[in-house]
Amino acid sequence: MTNRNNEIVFIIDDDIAVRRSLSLFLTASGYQVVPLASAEEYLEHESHIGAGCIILDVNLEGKNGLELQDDLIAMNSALPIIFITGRGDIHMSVIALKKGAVNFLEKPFNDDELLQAISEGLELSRKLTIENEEIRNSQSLIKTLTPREHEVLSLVAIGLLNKQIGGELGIAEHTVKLHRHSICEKLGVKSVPEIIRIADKAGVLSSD
Amino acid sequence: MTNRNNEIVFIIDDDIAVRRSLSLFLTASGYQVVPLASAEEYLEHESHIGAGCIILDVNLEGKNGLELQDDLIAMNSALPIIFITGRGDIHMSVIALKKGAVNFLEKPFNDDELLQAISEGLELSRKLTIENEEIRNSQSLIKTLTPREHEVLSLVAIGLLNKQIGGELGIAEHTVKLHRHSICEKLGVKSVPEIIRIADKAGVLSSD
DNA sequence: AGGAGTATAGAACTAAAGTACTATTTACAA
DNA sequence: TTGTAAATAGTACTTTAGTTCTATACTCCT
Repeated sequence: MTNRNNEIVFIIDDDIAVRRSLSLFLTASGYQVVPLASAEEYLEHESHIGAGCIILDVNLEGKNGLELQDDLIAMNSALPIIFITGRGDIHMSVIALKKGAVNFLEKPFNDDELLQAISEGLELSRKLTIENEEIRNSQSLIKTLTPREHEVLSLVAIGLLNKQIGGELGIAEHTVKLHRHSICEKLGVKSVPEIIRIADKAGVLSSD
Repeated sequence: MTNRNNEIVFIIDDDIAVRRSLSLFLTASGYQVVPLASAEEYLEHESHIGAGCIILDVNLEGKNGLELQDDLIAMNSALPIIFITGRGDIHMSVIALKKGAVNFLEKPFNDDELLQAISEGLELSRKLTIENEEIRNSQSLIKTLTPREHEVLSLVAIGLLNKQIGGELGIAEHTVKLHRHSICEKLGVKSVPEIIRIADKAGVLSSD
């Protein structure tokens, strides 16, 4: 119940009866619902920013549910998936779950199961949304650094002294200080711990 | 293939024929195998340190596979579980997978499926083992700090200056320096970034 | 009662980080 | 060609961090 505004529950099922009943039920339960008939329709619609989740039928005409899941993973979607299916098997559910699906419900499922899954999906989505935004913020800050500043940052992040950084890069300690100054200004911070956290979140040390 | 020594594949199934055939097959495949007939037997046996994984029958006499999984989660086991079952359903597999099982295989499964699952389980186990050890190391270092040192550490970790830390705690800046000195000695580090990483890994800021 | 560990602090010092000012070279774009 | 951004560096200074020495007070354990 933290931040329900802007949160959307997508329903993707080619059976209009299912779409209709789920829409009614979930709307009545207080969710903002978008019913769609196919994976393709969702991919066209795709523009949702913010938290949400997808109730996805496995056996869709055209691109099926598991294929859509692959697409969403490839495009780094932050919307958790709740699979629903009339004809599913264990193997299918395992694949879906291993790829991060929140649940895999067999029709007919009861209302509580679905609500529980949605609640879990939205909770996860909120977490992912926040986390992704923090990472993107850190990365965009890091991107404003010049190549040299980025090098200095890497060495600061592993705990080297200005003198040692200068030695590593073959420049004067004083120049290192200037770079550090720019780094702090661009990142909007004043202390080493803050620098470290931004660098770590952006993956400065791991992506080198 | 990185570090196979010490890695054990536990097989827990009350059907001796299954235990025997899996043991033979997996031993021949180069794994170190420990076959067991029940969850209880495993819990008694339990003493394995290092990487490994568990091939676990769902329908065991006594404590069943899913219950053992709960126990292992509660005791923070680092051994991933590959479920095998003769009579399973989707609901079961979803529960197992959501709790972190590596796979959920229906008998009869083919050899490749099993080998693939084991390989994945061991890979995960190695990662968990390393990660857990790093966290435990950091935490044990943090535990050697006195309460006051811990307070100082928390404030250092958020980037406060010694002067500010002194103000927060109502002590002289000089005393803060002494605490910082002890902290660095006890943690075995010399730079702020190293302090930060140990503190973050041990969860100093989040567990306060 | 004595000793170890913790927490405190002043004084004096060194080292490191940060700031301010000036200044040069290179490169790329308007 | 002129201007801007990046990278460099020297000098001089302030602030912060770290070290050393000494010292007091408290608690807990032997």
